[in-house]
Amino acid sequence: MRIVFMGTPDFAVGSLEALLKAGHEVVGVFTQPDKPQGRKMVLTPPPVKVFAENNGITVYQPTTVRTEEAFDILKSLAPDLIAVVAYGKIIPENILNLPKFGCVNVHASLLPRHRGASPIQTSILCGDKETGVTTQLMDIGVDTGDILLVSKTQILPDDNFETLHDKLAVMGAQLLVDTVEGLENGTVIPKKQPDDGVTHASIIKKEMGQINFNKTSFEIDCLIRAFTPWPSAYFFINGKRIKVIKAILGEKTNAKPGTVVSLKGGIRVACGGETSLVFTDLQPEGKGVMTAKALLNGNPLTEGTVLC
RNA sequence: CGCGGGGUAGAGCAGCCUGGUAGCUCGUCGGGCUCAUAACCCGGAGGUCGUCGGUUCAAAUCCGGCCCCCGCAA
Repeated sequence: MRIVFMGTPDFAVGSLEALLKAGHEVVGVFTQPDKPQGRKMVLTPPPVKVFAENNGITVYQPTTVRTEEAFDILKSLAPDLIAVVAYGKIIPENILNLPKFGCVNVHASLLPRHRGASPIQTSILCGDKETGVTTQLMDIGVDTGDILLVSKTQILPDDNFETLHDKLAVMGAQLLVDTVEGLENGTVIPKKQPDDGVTHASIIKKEMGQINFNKTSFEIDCLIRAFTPWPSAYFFINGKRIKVIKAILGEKTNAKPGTVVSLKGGIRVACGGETSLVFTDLQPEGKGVMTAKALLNGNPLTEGTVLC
C-alpha cells in the first residue's frame, strides 16, 4: 500500500520501520522541523527524520500542514493511507479525507481513556493497572476517531515512563501493521468510541513534577515513575532541587508529611495518609544520578528534617 | 556567544579565596567485641588532585588553553 507517514519522536520510529518491513511503500514522511536542543542549542533533527533519510525516504518538515502547499504535496504523493504516530500537529479535515483508507493514528492508551498529549505518563500517574495501544481512524477531534484495533498490556509496579514507552512503541508498531492489513482486506471494522470512560491527558509541565508530600506514597510513586526520566519528580533540600529517580513504598508512619523518618536503606519520608516512601536513587542539580546512600555521604541529612 | 554547578582513593564530599604535611563520610581488607547486627572499637590498603602549558624555591590551590559530566532555560 502507498503510505505517507507522519511522526516525530522515538516512539514513532518503530512504527515507520514496521511499515517498511511489512512491505508497504512509504512514499513520504512528514515530521516536525529540526529544533534547537540540548545545552548548546544545537539544531537537532527529529528521530523519525534521521531514520527516514537513512532509508531513502523523502522527508517534509512543514511548520504547519494547514496550508495549500502541504495539501498539494500530499495530493501529489497520492497515498492510499496516512499513518500518524506522535506527529505533534493537528491534521485538518481536507487531509483526513484525502487518502482512500483515511488517516490511521496509533495512540498509546486504551481509548477513550487518556485522549490527548501525554497518554503514557498519565496512565502511570493515575495508577492504572492496565494500558495499551489503540489504532483509530482519525476525525476532526483530538483522539476521538473510530477505534480500529486495540492491544493491551499491564503496567507493572516498577514500570516508569521509559520502560512503558518502549513497550508501547513496539506494540504500537505491530498494531499499526495489523491495522493497515486489516483495513486493506476488510477485516477491520471501525467502531465508534464509547461515550463513557473518556479522560484527557494534558500536556506535561515541569512544575507538575514537584512532590506534594501530603499525597500518599503510592500517588507520589506514580508521579515519580510517570515523570522518569523526564521531566522528573523533585523536591528541595536547602533550596537545591533534588530529582527523585526511583523510590519504593515504605511502612506506615504517623509522622507529619515531609518528615525524614529514617535513613536506612534510603531516605524514608513520611507522606499523606500515614504512608511513607523511601527514595533510593536521586539526582541533585548539577550532579549525576546517585544512590541515597551516596547522597548522604556528602550531604549529611538528619532524621526529623522536614522536606518540602 | 543563553544562565549556572562540577571533574580530588571504588562512591559521595571538604580543601582552592589567604600556595608549602592529601582530609571527611561510606565502602573495602585485617583484627577485636557481641546471642546477634546495615551496630560498635582498633588497624591497613587505596589518589598522576580531568588534561596541556605558564608563574614560583614550591601548585589540588594562582594564570591561560583544551577535554568531559550535569542542572536550568529552550
